[in-house]
Amino acid sequence: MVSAMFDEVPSDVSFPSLEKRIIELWKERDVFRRSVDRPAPKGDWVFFEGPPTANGKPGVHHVISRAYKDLFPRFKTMQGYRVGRKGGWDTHGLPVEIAVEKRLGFTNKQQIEEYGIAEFNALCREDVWRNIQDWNAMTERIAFWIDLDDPYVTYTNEYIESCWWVMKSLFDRGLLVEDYKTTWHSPSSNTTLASHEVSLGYQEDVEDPSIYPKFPARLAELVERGLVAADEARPVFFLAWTTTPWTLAANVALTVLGSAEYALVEAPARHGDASGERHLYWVAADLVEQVFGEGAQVVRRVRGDELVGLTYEPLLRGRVGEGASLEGAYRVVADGFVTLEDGTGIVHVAPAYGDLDVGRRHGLPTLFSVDLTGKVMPEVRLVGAPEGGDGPYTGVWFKDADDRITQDLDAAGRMYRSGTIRHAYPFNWRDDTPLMNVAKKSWYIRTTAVKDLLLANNDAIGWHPDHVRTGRFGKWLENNVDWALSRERYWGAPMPIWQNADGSRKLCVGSVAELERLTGRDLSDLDLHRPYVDEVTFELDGETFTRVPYTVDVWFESGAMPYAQWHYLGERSPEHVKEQLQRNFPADYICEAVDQTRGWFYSLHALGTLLTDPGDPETGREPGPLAHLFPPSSAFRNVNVLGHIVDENGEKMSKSRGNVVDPWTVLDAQGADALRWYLYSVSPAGATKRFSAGLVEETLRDHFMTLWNVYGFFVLYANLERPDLAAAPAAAERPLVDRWLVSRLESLTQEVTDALEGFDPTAASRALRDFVVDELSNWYVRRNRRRFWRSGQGGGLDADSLAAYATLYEALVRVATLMAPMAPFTSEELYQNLVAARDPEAPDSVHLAAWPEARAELIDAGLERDMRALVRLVELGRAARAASGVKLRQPLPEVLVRVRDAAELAGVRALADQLREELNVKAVRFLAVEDTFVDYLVKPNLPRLGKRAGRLIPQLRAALERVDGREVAANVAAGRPTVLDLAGEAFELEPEDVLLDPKSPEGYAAEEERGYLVALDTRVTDELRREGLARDAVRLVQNARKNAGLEVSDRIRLYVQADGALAQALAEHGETLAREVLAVELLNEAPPASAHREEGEVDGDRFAFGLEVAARA
RNA sequence: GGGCGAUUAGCUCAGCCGGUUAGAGCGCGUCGCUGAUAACGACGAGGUCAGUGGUUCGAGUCCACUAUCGCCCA
Repeated sequence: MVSAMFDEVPSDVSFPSLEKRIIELWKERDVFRRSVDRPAPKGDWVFFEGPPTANGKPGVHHVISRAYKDLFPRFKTMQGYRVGRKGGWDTHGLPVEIAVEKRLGFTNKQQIEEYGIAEFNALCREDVWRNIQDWNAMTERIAFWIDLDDPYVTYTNEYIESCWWVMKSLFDRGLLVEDYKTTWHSPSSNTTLASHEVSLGYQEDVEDPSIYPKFPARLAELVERGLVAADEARPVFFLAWTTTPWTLAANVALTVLGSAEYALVEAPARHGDASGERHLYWVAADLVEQVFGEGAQVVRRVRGDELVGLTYEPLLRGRVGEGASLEGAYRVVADGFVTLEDGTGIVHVAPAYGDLDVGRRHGLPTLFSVDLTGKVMPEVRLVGAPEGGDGPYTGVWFKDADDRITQDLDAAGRMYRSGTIRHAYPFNWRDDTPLMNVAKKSWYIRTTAVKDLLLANNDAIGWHPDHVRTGRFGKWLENNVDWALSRERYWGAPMPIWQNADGSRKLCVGSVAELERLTGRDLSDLDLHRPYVDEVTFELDGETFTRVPYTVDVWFESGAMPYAQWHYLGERSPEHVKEQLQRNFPADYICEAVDQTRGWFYSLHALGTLLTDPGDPETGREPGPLAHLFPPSSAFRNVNVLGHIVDENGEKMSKSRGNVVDPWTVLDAQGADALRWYLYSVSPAGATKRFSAGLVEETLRDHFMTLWNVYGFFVLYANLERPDLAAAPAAAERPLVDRWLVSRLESLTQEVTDALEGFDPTAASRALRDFVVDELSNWYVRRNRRRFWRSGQGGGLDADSLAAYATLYEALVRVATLMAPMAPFTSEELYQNLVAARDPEAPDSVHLAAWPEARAELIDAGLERDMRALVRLVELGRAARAASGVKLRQPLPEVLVRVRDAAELAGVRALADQLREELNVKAVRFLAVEDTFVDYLVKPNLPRLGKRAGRLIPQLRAALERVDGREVAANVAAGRPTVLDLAGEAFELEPEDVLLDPKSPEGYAAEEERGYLVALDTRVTDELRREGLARDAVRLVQNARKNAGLEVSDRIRLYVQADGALAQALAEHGETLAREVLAVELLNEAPPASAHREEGEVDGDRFAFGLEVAARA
């Protein structure tokens, strides 16, 4: 026996073990490296790896981004691009520090400093690799091809040095500056908290003071402006509202809403005290009742604008900031941030504690009342209290000061009312102490200076989904504020800024070499982290320069990866580094989850924009250091923004909930391809995904097993028949049904290519699935399986069979190739067996194969449309068949078919054999449109008529219900208009204006839908009945073959004994029976004892038979 | 509190420029078919298209508001 054409395909495949075999194959053949190193006719296609941190365990949410990150580089590689895939690891940052702090039991920064920054950072350096083995194993197992042998690592000196270069380039252009910044500060640990730490610590229903302090206005000013009468004797106050009495000593202004109406109100000196003295108050008119209750008397109303510039007496003294004065303090300003929802419409402003921007906008000085450890400063005391010595609140915890200040103001007659309020307020998530909103010195990147450029570059990015461009990301850019860069932390890239003792001179260092020049020291062994870098000082002009104590925002580090991954240091970089950057900027593709919008997406975008900034002569802004190399650009051209993965109940996966899905449970059971495919196809990239292992299993069975079975079917019969595929007719010469599949294959190729070009794996994978399951397996193979089984006649296969083999072979190879970027394992398995093992010229991996181009000349849209119509008719026919109660094995004389138009009629007529066989009928009769055999329901073609008929539609519908369907059908067939009477007016209907739904004719088993009709003639003649009986016999013998354990190719000797009509049927159809069951001999006698024997009944007649193997192939 | 996105069958999802009877797969029930298939086919049960209001001859689709969920920002 000659060797088989293909390796046998086991039906009980285990995908996980198949995948492990393929991983070994790739390793042996070094496929990944070769796919990157081979010549790339289309040039570079650039992918950036967004670096993960390896200190946590990888979860299924990491699998999805890596599945996407793997897909497009593979796709583009097949298309002929070179796609370098440098890996990367994010190693710095607060999550790492927190993990180490937890391990050491630390709750504040002092403990770290006491422990030693060097020792602490050493632990951080180790901690970031804690789960690196898991990451590497997962990465390999899901076939994420990325170079992990030479990744960029953000903690290396080289990487940090490149970050320095970026910062210096910004500093030199005046875009890296120091300024105050409002931060959430934890006084208990004397630290600024990161925003996500703040959100961790928000508590609902916190009870805080709610007080209404009275700021005395100056009567003379009011009189001068005509706001109160000249003879007014009652004192006038601005009534403010606050929940933080401790900030009152830092008050420098009161703010009104210029456009709102304010009222001067006469009310008691103290809320609820009707008997006492009455005072005058300014408050927003809308809030009068809310503040004073019933009975307040409005004396006059003015616009907020009219109060601007008035001054008042402060209530408490605070500390004046360094080098500042009180000039410009204690006046009324107008600002848009004021709301009239609560309070008094007059907002007390303390720039040092949350109102920094307001203070800036109005040129207000800054006062302080509480230090960074939460203690009240000694300067704080009531206005008018005795001077000298420390104030009465000195050293008091700021929250404890609230009550005392409130009481003292009350006693001083400066309080209208006081109470408490419940609201949300942030606390330190570690020790539950309250946070303070404090202005601190901080370094900023002045991104607002290039805001227009940020927006313009954003417009050029291909966002997927698209709405992120104008939505989440676009809105973020429109509201852009300067990027606060500095952090008071330890494990991060240090800011390379050195300053003299009083901070009047600052220097930004752009490289180690530069620092060596400044210090005159050899720093080649210096670890650029704290604390070592902090110890580097130098003298300049007789002054000592020391480094500022900050590290940088880790987003800056990851945003700098396009440059830092190559250790780029500007023009003085070595040539090969410059070339790397030149070839690898900007990225053609990146992919991360949606939470990166303000994270990595922004930092990449902002730095790319700043560095390629062409400059602005008008403002004197100099060009960025890369402007001479690249046009203005973001650092990336296309991005998939992924939705988050939630658990089966729609809840966020988190360690604390214990609902994190371990990817290995799925990888070990269903395999990586099924998991990847599920992630691509379950919902569009941007949608939130509910993860369900059950659905991965469904993906496996539905798509992969079906494909596997088609593949197995092909290999099984090809090995038996050994078709000479090269001798098959050209595609255009094959039978219609083959040309249909070829056409579909080419359309599919176009569809998948378009979807992937549009970064839409969901559409691509769904199109492939539908093709494989619906068209290839459940239509083409099922309809054509007999064409694969022709032997027994000796000699080679006829052209028809060869055409079928070639068509199915091409389909399998094409599907495997198209699936390769998405299901790299299964496609490789098919490719190895179907192509690589047979053809020594072919690439030895599907991932080295060329991406197929759709051959447009083989696409026959008309044929595809006709086949769709035919399938629709088959479905209707099957329904009619089931409704008729006549089983499918029983042939019926005729089916009547009515389609929608002449073109469809011609097309479907050519495919009528398929219909005849599927429905097991002897003849197909097509009804013409004008055929009077059926009556029609007439419906309006609304997309056409809607515009013309408008509000006449309801009448039109009613008229059409009454009309004679046959008559309209006759008009339509003749191309004549039909005239309707609509409330006395004639309305003319063109043939295209109506839709004809055929009604079921009497006496037929019929199904009709949207213009299609299939009606079965169910009269069974004796002759047909005998044919049906013979088919029953065939089925029983086939079952017996299976029961006897025969091979599909075994020839048998068949002994049959039957009674009645069955006997006659077997006599008539003996040849058919023998052919169908591969009987070389059919004997009407009792089987020998050695034969496999069975006995049954067919429609009441006895059927006994036996079979034995006559020949085995 | 603000922004962005989502909400269609028990589950996962389609549904175009507004148009005729809102679909698919899985699951469930009944029946059928089967020498490629771990399948396949037909039928059935299952829908207030989140809710309210509006525009329109006509709204799952467009507009406004509300609710719930997710993410981001406060």
